[in-house]
Amino acid sequence: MAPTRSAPCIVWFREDLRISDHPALHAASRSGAPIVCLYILENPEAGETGSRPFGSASRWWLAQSLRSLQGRLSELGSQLILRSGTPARIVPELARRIGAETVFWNDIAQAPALAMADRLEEELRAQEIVSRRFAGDLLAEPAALRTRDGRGFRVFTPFWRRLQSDIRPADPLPAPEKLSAVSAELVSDRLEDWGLEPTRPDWAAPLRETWTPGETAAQARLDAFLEETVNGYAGGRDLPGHDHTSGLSPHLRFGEVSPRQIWHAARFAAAERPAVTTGIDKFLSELGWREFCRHLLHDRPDLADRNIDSSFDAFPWQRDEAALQRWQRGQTGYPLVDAGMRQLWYSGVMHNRVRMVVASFLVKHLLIDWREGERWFWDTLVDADPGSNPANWQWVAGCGADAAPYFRIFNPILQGEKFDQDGVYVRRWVPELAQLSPRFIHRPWEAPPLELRACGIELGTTYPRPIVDHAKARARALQAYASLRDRTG
DNA sequence: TTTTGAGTTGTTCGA
DNA sequence: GTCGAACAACTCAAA
Repeated sequence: MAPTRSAPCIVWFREDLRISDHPALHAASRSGAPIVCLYILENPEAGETGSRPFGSASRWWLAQSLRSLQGRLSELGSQLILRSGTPARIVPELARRIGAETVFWNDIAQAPALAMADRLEEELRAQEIVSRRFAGDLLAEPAALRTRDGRGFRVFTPFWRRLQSDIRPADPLPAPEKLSAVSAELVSDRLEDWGLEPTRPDWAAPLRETWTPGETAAQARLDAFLEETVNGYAGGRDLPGHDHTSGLSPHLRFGEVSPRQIWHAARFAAAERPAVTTGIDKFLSELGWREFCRHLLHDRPDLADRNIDSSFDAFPWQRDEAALQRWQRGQTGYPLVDAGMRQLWYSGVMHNRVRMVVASFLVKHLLIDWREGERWFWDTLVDADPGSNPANWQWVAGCGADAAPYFRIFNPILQGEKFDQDGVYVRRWVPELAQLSPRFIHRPWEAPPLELRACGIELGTTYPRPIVDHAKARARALQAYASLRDRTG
């Protein structure tokens, strides 16, 4: 089709803050029309939103990512217009003002986001503006991956096997080389005015130290992972004290890299270096889990609120603000748990293995409702994902899809000794215990008084005694879960 | 339709 | 110290 330079178009950016493998941007740029790039911050107070409002850590990331996208777009000769409010109002209004004939965007495969997009499309149609919608936040559309009886999968393994055998994710699209901008001067909000970043106190300093948001950094991280880190992935990914994970999750969360870019890059790496296949497969199955959780969310928009297994509606959760707060602040007296919670608070992320341990601890040792933990993670994780976060919390609690058996109660001491043998991880995040010998690093309350004193530790003062006794808490949890079974027959 | 085999990540206890 | 069994039954997915 010959490029027509007549009417401009709009590309609405959402959770796809990149320019490569961006189907909407790609199509818009091929149309030859001048492009206005738009990002809309939804305002939860303004009523219904298409997606769950970002937590604090995610808001920080979003600001950096938008800044990075602004840079990328201006290199291409374009710019990013920022607006806040309701997309179904803002997009048509802007389209009218600039005389746009087409609006492009990538859909988000979640019920509220799709509903929001449908409404927008309707509004646009009333103005005789064309909507062009694309898929791209998943490897496979939920509708394309159903069981024989047309339901969504509830068990991971068959889901993943099917996806791998039946679905061939499309090849990633190249980034446009140049974008023709609209000549009109357009009003944009100022990113700083959105208040996405903390000021007083500025708790984001450690985040800045830890992370570089944006598409360029995401690509670099993916490349570095596939070239180097993946070698030790299969064995090392479970060791929180060592750097054997990809660190891609927040980049993926904001669409700075797409799942199919990851998929194809990983496949390519495995083909080139067969020795690394095991690590790649393991890594890809993590991408599979993200996919699985998103599909689950697509089918159950209330995933973060309602037990998938409704018999858990009767679970005897305890309300204990003080205990919840000690868990949040990393003051439970269990070193691995505290290390994880402090890593989260400090860096906006937590090693995957430790996430399971702290989640199990909150739900089973403290008997606190998984939703409390889910909300805390949502607020503090830079990679908080609307699918993975609630789905995994439900999985740990035992009320989720393909859930862990009720008797699987992580022992935070054994988990520490098994996966953080020398205590590297604990020492890094719980510095007041740093001097303890490996023998007691995961059970400081058993250390001889002499050693404690030599290490400058006074239990109950410089570091808390255990908030609960493991054996007692375990017995209590088993009892609570048994009560649930008795009740439901 | 009924049957069959399997299901991310663990812990404890007793031989 | 090591090892296998028990910890429940249920639902899912496919043949």
